[in-house]
Amino acid sequence: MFSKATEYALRATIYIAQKSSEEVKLGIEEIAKAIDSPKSFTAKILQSLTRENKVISSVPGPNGGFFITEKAKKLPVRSILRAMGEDDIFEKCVLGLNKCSETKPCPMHFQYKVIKHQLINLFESKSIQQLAADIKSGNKFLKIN
Amino acid sequence: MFSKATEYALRATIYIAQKSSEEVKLGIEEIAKAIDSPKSFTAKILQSLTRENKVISSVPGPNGGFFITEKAKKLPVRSILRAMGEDDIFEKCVLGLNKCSETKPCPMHFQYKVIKHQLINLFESKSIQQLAADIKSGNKFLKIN
DNA sequence: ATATTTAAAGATAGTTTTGTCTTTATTTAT
DNA sequence: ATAAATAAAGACAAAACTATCTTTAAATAT
Repeated sequence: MFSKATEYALRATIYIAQKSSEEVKLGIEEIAKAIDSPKSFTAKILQSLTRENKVISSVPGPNGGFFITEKAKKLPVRSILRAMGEDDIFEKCVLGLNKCSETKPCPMHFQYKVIKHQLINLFESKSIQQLAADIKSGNKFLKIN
Repeated sequence: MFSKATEYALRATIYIAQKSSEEVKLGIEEIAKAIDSPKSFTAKILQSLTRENKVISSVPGPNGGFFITEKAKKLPVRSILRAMGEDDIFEKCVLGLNKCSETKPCPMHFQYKVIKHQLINLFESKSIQQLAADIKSGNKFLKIN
């Protein structure tokens, strides 16, 4: 469904939301290990998430690292997809028509539309914080051995 | 959602189902124009669909081309995805965990599962023939200018 | 101030996906 | 039989995606 980069972005952000705070920041080494992702590649992705979109934050230097603000924790999971430029998955025609529309639909349009809206609703209604809480509770996982 | 190759496979197969028969075969030129896809790339894809899976059929030579049997028209759209090796989309964890399961789930697992089953059901219940009939009826499209 | 720690940035490389072009094989029509 | 038409196969290339490594910049602790 999503690219590797977006999968890592989702897992990393949820992990950061679960473990970090303004006081406790996480290094890229720890994050990559915790979510089982390639370290340098994940670093690149997290850097992009700290840019304009500001889903996560970072500071260099001793005791520095990545963290997420209380405000950002309340953002919907979809905001991660937006920051990764992969939000358009929910807009695209399932048969790849670039002008598929209500008046000129592909043969899957109306049936797929229903499911598409459920997907949008799922990623829009779940917050980063909620998923982080699921991990904290101990019965949901970001990495499985 | 799907790769370009699979999008072309879906559109091409539906077009072939709508226009061809054992008597009337379609050339790759016509098909690529009708679904607005790169000709040679589409040819490769159609060749793969004529292999073991036999979603579509072909014969070379004068008045040759691609066609689909009455039997194959009744296959679910999902069989095209299977033939393209992209059926696993419906199995994969949305966060990319390779061992995500009911007992060790990712934080999106149970909510995503519901939607995943609807997707499977959609592609399993719709037949190639049905989508071809939609195009024939004139209010659904495989290409929009 | 300086050294240390950490993320940021940049260069590079491998792999996959997408796409094109040329040659070959096969079928049919004559 | 031969020629023509068509798909099949193969070689190649461009772009995107995934990944690694090195250097630089920034922040902090001392």
